[in-house]
Amino acid sequence: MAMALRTAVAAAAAPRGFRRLFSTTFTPPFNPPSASVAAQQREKAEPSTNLFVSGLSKRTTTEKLHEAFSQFGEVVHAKVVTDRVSGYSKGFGFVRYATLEDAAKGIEGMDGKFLDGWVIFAEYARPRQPPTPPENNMYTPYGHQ
DNA sequence: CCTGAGCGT
Repeated sequence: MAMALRTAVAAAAAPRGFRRLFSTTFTPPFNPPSASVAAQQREKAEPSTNLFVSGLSKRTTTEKLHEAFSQFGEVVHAKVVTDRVSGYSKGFGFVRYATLEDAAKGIEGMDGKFLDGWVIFAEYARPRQPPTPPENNMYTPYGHQ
């Protein structure tokens, strides 16, 4: 029995609806200004003395952060965020300058620079949640009467 | 020890 092995034609049944998929007039991915409040989280925060520093090396400590940013202004407070359980740095931190001017100089001076072998990014930190909301309850922290 | 976007115990 001679089996004529004919070349199997790769009959790829190509759908005929793909040629107009990209021809359809679609709306450009532009976010309307009437976006929800979720948009402000992605945008850069307004000038503040508080700086958010990311891209830090896991070995960079609070001292090193304070030391590095002190070159461009009066650093009032600096801290590298570390994990509570592991104790290691999360790779980012916060730096607070005395004035907005120093904060601006700190960003211009440290943003995109190297620190411990890593390119760091300095920007204005977002307004954090209100610090320790006082108990508005009937119970006074100074001892109930 | 650290693999890598991010907004703080």
